[in-house]
Amino acid sequence: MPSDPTIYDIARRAGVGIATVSRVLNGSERVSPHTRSTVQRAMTDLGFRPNRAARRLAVRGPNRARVAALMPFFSANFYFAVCEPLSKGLAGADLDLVLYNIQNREDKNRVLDRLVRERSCEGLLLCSMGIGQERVAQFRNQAVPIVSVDFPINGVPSVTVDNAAGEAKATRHLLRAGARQVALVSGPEAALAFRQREEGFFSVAGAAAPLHRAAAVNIEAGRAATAALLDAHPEIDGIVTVNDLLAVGALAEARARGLQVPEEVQIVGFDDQQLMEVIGMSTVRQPMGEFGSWAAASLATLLARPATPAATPTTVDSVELPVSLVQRATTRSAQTQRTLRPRP
Amino acid sequence: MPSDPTIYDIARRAGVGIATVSRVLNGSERVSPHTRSTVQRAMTDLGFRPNRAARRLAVRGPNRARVAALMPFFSANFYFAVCEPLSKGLAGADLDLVLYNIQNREDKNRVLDRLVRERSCEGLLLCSMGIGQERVAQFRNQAVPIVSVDFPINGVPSVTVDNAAGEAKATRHLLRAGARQVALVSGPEAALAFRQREEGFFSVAGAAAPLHRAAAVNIEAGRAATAALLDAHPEIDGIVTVNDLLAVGALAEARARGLQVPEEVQIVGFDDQQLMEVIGMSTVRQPMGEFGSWAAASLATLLARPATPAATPTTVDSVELPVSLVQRATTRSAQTQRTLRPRP
DNA sequence: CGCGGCTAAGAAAGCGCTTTCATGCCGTCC
DNA sequence: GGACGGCATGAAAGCGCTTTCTTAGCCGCG
Repeated sequence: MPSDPTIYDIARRAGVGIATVSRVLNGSERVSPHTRSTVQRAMTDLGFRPNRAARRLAVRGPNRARVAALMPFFSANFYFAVCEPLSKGLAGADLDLVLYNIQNREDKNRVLDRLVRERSCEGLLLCSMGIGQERVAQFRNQAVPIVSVDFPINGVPSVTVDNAAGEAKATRHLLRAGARQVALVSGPEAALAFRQREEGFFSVAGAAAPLHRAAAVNIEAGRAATAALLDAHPEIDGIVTVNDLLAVGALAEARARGLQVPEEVQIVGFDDQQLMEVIGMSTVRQPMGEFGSWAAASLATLLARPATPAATPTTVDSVELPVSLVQRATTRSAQTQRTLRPRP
Repeated sequence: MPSDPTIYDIARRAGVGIATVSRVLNGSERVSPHTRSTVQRAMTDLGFRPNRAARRLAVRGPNRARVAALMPFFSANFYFAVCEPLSKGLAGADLDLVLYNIQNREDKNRVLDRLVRERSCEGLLLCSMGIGQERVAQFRNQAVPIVSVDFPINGVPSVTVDNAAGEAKATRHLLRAGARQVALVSGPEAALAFRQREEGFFSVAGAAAPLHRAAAVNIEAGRAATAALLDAHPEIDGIVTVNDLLAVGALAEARARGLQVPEEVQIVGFDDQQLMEVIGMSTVRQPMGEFGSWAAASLATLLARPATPAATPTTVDSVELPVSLVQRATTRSAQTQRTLRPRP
C-alpha cells in the first residue's frame, strides 16, 4: 500500500515547488489565485493530509506533553467524577488529556501497544485496571510515568480506597442493626475493586453468606441479581452491594416484593454517587473526585521538567483515601435494633 | 529562556554521539553499561524530554488524526452521556479523542487559539458552545472540520434538539393538568439551550410568568431558586425547570415546605438523566447518547481520506433529534384535572 | 530602451530524532 | 602472529514540513 502523499507529491502533480504547496497550506497571501487553485486541486485529488509531526517539528511549537487515560466506562458516575477534576487539573499543568474508552482486554492491549509503539504519550493513567510488569517496564524504558487510579499496581503510584474495609464496615453495620442474614450483590468479576469488596463482605458475613454477581453495573442487573438472591434465600434481610446502581436495583426489587425497607430488608450501596442522598440510599462513600485530582497532580509532578539540573528524580507515593459509611433511609441505626416484623 | 535540550545537548554533555543517545533513549542493547549511565545522567541533569514530533517524523508512524473536544463539564450526566458513545465511536474510526474542559470564555479562547496556532487537531468538536465566524474560518482554512453538539453554529453541522418545543410541551402539560400559575427555574445565562428552553416556556406560559435563574446546575441551586420563586409567588403550582438536577432541587424545596407533589405543585425536569425514573421525576427526555454517536460518526466521515482521487468533498448535514415528555410522579395527567387542595 | 521596484515562485537549510552504514578497537583462532 | 569476527560507537542521510533567501519575470518610469 502506498504511503500517504506528501507535499512533494502535491508539488509534482501541480507542477510547482514544495514551498508553494506549503504556502497554499498556510493560507499565505503570496500565491497567485491560479496557482493556488491548481495546488488545492492536487491536494484534494490525492487526499492529502499534512503530516502533523513534520509540521510541529518545522514550526518548533511547544512540545506539550500528552497524558493517555485508559478508562472502562462502565459506571457513568464514577468515571465522570474522576474525569472532571482530572481534566481540570491536567489543563492547569499544561498537559493534554487523551481519553481511551477501554471495554475489554483486547481494547486495552491494542491501545497500550500503540501507545508504546508510537510513543504517543508522555504520561499514562490507568483507571480501574491492572497491567503486567512487562508493560510497566515498557513504559518505564520510555520514561513514561504511569499512575493508577482505583487499582494497585506493583511499582506504580496509585490512589485507592480500602474497598474491603469499606464493605466490611457496611456489612457490620447491617448486622449491628439487627440483620440476621446478609447477602451480597456484586458486579462483573473482572473488576478488582468489586472482588475486594466481596472479600470485605465475607470477612464479616462469613464465607457461607449468599453472593450473586450481577451481569452489569446498572439498575436492571442489580434488580435481577437481588431477585435471584431473594428467591434462593427468602430469609435475607440485609443486602450489601458493591455499587449504588446495583443497590438502587435491589431497592426496586425489594419494594416490588412488598418488603419494607429498612424494616424488613436493609440495603447499602457503594460510591455515594449523585442523587443517592435524594433517594435516601445508605452507602459507602468513596472520594471519587479526589481520585481525579490526585492523578492530575501526580502526573503533573512526574512530568515536570526538573527545574534545576541534577534535581533528584521526582517520585510520587501511593495513597489510600478513606471511605466512610453514610447512613440514610435504607438502613436502620445500630442502636435501634427493632425486631423484625414477621414476613407474610 | 533557553529552548528545550535536544539529543545534541545530551550528546555533547555526555561526550558521545547523538546516535548513542538515541540508542539509550530506545533501550537498544548495543550500548555499554558505562556509556548508558553517562548518557542517562546527562539526560536527567538537563531535564531532557524527547521531542515527540521529531520522533514521530523519523519513525514514520501512522499519522493518526486527533479530535479535540471542547466541553463545559457543568452537568455531569449530560456530558458523560455524550462522551461515552463519542469515545467509543471515535476509537472505532481510529481517531484519538483529546478532551478539553472548558469553564469560561477565556478557557475557550485559550484552547482554540492553541489549537489553530499549533495545528494540534485534525477535527474539532464543540459541545454546548458557540464560536464566531472568524474562528470557523480559521479552522476551515486549515481544513479542520468542525461539528457542534447541542448548539447550532452557522455553517457548522450540528446535532441539536428543539429545546423550545420540548419546554413548551412540558409547560403545556402542566397547564392542561390544571396548573394555574407556572414558573420556570432556569440555569446560568450563558447556555443557549437554557435560553431556548426559557423561550419555549414563555411562549406557553406567557411573558409575565415568573422566572428564576439558578446560580449553578445542581440540586442546591435548584432548591434555592425554587425557594426564591415560592417566596415571591406563593400561588405557583407548577414548576418547569431546564434541567433534572434543578428539578430535584425544586422537589426537595417543595417537600420541605410541606407542599404535596404533584397535588399542590407539579414539577418537570429536562434531560431524563440517570435515576430520574427511580425518583419518579417527570421530565423532557433528550437523546444525549445519540449526540455523542452522531458526533463521532460525522467526524469520522469528514476526516475520512477520499477513497478515490477526485472524490467529491464530503459533507455532513445537521440534524435535530426529537425530544419527548416523560410523565412520572411529579406531574398529574392531563385528563385527571383534580381540583387543587387549598393551601394552608 | 534600460533600469529599479515589485511580486510569484523555487532552492535549500534546517527542526530533532531514528537508523543504516562505516569505523575502529579488541580478542580470538588457526 | 596476522587475519577475522564481534562489538561499541560515530557519521550522515533522511522523515515531511516551514521559512528564509534568491531568482525570474513583469511593470512603469525616465
